[in-house]
Amino acid sequence: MPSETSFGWQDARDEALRRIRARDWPPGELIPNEADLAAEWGCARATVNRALRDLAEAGLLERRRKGGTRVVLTPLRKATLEIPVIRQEVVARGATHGYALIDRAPGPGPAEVCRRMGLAAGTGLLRVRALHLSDGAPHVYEDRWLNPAAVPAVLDLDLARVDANSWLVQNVAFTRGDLALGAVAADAAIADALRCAPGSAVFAMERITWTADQAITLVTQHYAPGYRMKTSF
Amino acid sequence: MPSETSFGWQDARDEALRRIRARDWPPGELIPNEADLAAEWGCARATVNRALRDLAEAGLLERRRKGGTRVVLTPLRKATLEIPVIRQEVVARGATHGYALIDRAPGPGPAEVCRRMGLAAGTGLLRVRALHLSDGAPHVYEDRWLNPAAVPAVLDLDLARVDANSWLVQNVAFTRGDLALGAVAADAAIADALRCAPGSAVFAMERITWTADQAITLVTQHYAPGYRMKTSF
DNA sequence: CAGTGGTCTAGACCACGGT
DNA sequence: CCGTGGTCTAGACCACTGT
Repeated sequence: MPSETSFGWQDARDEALRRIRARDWPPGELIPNEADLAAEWGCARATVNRALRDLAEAGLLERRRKGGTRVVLTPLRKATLEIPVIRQEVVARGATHGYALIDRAPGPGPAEVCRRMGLAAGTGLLRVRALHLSDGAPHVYEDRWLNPAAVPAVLDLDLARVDANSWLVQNVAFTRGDLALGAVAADAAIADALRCAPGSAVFAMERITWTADQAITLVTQHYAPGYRMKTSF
Repeated sequence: MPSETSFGWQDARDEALRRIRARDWPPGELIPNEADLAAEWGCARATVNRALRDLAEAGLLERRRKGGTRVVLTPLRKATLEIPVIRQEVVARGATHGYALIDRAPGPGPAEVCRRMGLAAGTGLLRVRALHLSDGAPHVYEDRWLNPAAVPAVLDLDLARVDANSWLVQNVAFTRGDLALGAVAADAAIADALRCAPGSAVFAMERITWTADQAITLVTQHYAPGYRMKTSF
């Protein structure tokens, strides 16, 4: 007789996925409600809920109270990018990580930087430029603006010995961030730091991190030519 | 008297988050088990479970059976990238989307392409190069390899009228993909298509999409200079 | 072995939002 | 109004794994 283990939420998710892919539940169409599926699959409604919620988070279903659940027309794919802490990323690859402070300069921030950070123009900031090395070779050139109003301790930090990236991650609790990825041509400073030709195509990642209301830092990290950021979806 | 509504899973998550940020639960330390927290917060264990599972998925907690739950040392931040369907992305910005087929050529795939797609060297593929326009201006130059063995219908597709991107999304059920982001210097073909200077720094996104076992397509999309891909975390 | 998280259940109440 | 998903509960069994 059926000594099957129970129909778990992953089974429910897989079966729903199968029906979506098989066009058994066509794009844009309503699917049966949770109670009916629970009855059909011989499990509790909570189990169906967990499964369908998972698919909804993955972007395959749209769920609305009273409106029911329907298959999304064009499944928008989402990929999860892990934002690397450079040092960890390098070490994880089995390479040795090096760090060199290039420049540290307190002073008023440029208007554009202050605006992006939600600060009054001319607010006093700390600019830090540094280079990360991987097995001795230039890996990432980092141009950072720090907001001392949000993190006073950075003014006393020995940035020649500790990289801001690692220190912030372990000592400042930020709540959210904005991220932008792009490509830029290496200017003199970048080319000099990364030891590449001026004008080289460089992958750049810009981040602004915030506490509840204050910007902590705006940083742009320029990766040595050829770098590729990889993930799956 | 306490007419408070019940202590829901989001309340539990917020309180746990507060304790983590306040170093009330220090990095690396074990936190109380679910049963204890449920008792303390006056809710069911399932509610605590939902809250802590959420924080674990966010990368703030590590949970192991019997091992308990501990605060992650260096909260690895994750950002979710939405992989754009170019046409939709353009239209969503309120711009008009244009599409032009540049080249369509069946033939054996280069060794490197076949290798990346997990195919035997020299497998017959279909190469399609196309340009997406935003309000008439070059936006994305797309260089694509399609595997007819996985999607025979592409051979009969009128790629001059339909862009492969949109068609695939709506007609092929893929299961997973690999993604790589980087910067490249525009070669002649790219510069010509995007109407930029050769050597310009161009943001490139490469994707390989798979069904259960077969590669469907390998595509590299080159964005016009200045493009930034944005998200939050 | 024993403690912890992972999951399922049956039932209940509620919030939202089409009709 | 009333159907649907969102969530909570109390209890139970199980899977994994540290000790």
